[in-house]
Amino acid sequence: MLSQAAEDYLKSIYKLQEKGGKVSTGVLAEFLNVKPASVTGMIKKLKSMKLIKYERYHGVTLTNAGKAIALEVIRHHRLLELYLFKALGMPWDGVHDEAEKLEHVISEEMEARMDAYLGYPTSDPHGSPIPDKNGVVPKTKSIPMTSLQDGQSCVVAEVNDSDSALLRHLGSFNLYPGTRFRVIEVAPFEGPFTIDVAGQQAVIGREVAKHIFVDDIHDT
Amino acid sequence: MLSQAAEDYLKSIYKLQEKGGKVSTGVLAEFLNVKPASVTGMIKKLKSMKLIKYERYHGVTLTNAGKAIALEVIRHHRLLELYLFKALGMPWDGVHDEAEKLEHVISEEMEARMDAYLGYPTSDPHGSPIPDKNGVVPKTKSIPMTSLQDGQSCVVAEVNDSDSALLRHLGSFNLYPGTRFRVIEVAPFEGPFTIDVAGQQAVIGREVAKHIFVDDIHDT
DNA sequence: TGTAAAATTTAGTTATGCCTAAATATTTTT
DNA sequence: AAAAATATTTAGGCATAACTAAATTTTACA
Repeated sequence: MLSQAAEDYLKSIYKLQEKGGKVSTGVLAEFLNVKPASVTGMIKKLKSMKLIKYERYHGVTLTNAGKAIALEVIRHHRLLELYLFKALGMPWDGVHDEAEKLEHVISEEMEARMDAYLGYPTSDPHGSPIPDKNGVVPKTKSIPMTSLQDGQSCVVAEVNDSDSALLRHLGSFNLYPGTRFRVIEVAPFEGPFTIDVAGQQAVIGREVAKHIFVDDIHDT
Repeated sequence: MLSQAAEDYLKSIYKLQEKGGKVSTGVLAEFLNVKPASVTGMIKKLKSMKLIKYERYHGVTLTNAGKAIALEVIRHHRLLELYLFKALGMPWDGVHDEAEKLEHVISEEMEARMDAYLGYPTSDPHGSPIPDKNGVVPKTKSIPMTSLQDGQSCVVAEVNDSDSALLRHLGSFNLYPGTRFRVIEVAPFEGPFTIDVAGQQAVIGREVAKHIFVDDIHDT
């Protein structure tokens, strides 16, 4: 069995690989909150297990075996988030931390039972896609909120799940996946977004908007 | 935060303390499937944390602080067993292993939510008492099945949860906590028990009977 | 193109928690 | 009460996974 630390590395490599090409030692170290020297050590171990491809000074890539494990861990995480949210009524800003610990521990049996209970869902409470049991990730086509223009209307597709304070902030505006809103104004010089959510105005700063992804965009 | 290993030691010391006085290095080692020398090391650590009292060659005792942690872990375990059984429909012979891993990982929030979902239960699927959130253990007054006589009727109160093959065996006779049965005959010379469970006869060997505890005994 | 800056790796350390083998203390037996 | 058997501890090792400090490699720019 793989250690929790190793699983976290694979998961992180997968995520970093998704949203931008090369996964360097330094980027991984920052993402995982460890020192670069520690990353070098784990990288060697994962390479010896043929879970990643790696050349000194040139970053890492997952092998198929490594990707399969990464997706399995991500599947656990997102199923757990949704399960804790729906079955136990945990708040959407609390499920991430709990899932982060449980994801390494649950059996395939428990995974399957949660999946069935939830009706084989395809996204978690933050809108992130849940890989199926064969590691197939549902396709999504959302774009960052930061690329919206004045007058555009859209639906929240996905928000970053790891910052609970941010999630509570969004919750205070009722901005959940599935919520439609309209951009009233984008302030110039990288300014904030003024939006209308169900008749209520809200001001969303750039830094917050970066963590929100939207789809189903219409000009009004 | 305490390590999982340390939590397991405290839990084991509590259990061994319950069912018989002195908890020696060797007994603990056997129970935990580690070597006595390893136990000595952990014992020193737990003593330095004031979770146990200890004198070389004279066994260990939990301090109040240590007992509180042991009961917390046991509470997690038994709540989880019942939750997995009731909410996810896991078989009663499968919940122990899953709970064994999850017990060290769940938050107090999750504990509280499972407790509420289950209606503040006092025993798990194997009949073991669930300590309440203040560490108070519901009193039980069951006796070993091995002390029953011919013709006595009783109700299954508790069975050992850690051997899944044994649990499946008992399940095949419908012997669950709450099930009433009557002793038809106790074979002499430490022989097996022939019992009647809801009109069906079953033969239960001594070794199995040792793991079954009963109450509400009537002579018939 | 050479040098400075940045990134990465190597080397050596620490802590946890297990192990075996050997030494020592305690208990039991004769 | 001494010898034998048993239990426990000490000493030394191993694997994991982090760390710091120093050395090395790559990249960037003047």
